[in-house]
Amino acid sequence: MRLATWNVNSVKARLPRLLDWLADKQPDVVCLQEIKCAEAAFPADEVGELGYETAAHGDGRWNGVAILSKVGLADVTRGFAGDPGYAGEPEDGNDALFPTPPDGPPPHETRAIGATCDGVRVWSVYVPNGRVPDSPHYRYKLAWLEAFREVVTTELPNGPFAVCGDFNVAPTDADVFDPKAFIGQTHVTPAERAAVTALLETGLHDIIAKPMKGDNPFTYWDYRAGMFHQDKGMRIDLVCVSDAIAKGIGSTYIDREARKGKGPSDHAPVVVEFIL
DNA sequence: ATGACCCCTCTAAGGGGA
Repeated sequence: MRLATWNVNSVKARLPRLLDWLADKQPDVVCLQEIKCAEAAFPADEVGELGYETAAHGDGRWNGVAILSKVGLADVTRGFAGDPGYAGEPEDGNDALFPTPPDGPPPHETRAIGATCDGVRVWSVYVPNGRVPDSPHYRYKLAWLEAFREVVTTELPNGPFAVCGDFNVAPTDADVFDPKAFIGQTHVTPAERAAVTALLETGLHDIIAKPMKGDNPFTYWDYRAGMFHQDKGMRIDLVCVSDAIAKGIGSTYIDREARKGKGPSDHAPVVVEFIL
């Protein structure tokens, strides 16, 4: 199976590039993040012409995830039980960790979708950004990661399993261009890294794909200030797989070519191949 | 050259990304 993950930063804005990339790279299963459209607005017909079935989970404006597959798409799960949701900030008049709106439970953002593709259970996730350490958004990020761990522990015994996506965490200092540049910021704090480690310790392997140029396995480069051509990036898009898949991993790459040129996403696709 | 933010929409004196 050729499995890919890509934060496209709007599937509508990226559609021409996405279609060209799918036709060129021919992945079997693709996890997308930040589709930024409602499920009904996803260009399923366009990717369908290339042989892909689509399962999408989106709310229209922010976030949004999808799975595309050429090898079957069964048992689709949108969201997950235990998702803490995010409902507001202290400035809104409530300083509780996850303030509950007066008219109901916190809304669940569209950040996770699961499906079974040719016997492999696959999740596409877009972990909350966190914005600023110790903010409500940051606490939501940590709670979200902890809650998602339950999905993994529940489903991992059932067979080959992969969780792919934008984790918004750089697991180690080797995953950022300059650790000093990130002091005091999210994505690198001990608590965020511990949350990802805890997720992996359920029995997953973080597959670090091969960079196409240089030694840095970065998957994201800020649009601003020429960060990409200076290779000032981060590795925050992860492919985490169960033992059975890890044993069968073959070629892997981070497609930095897809970050070049006119109108790219700020993230590059990550591609791994494996046999079971 | 990969070349110096870009996505969304309540089209901004905006929100969010990481």
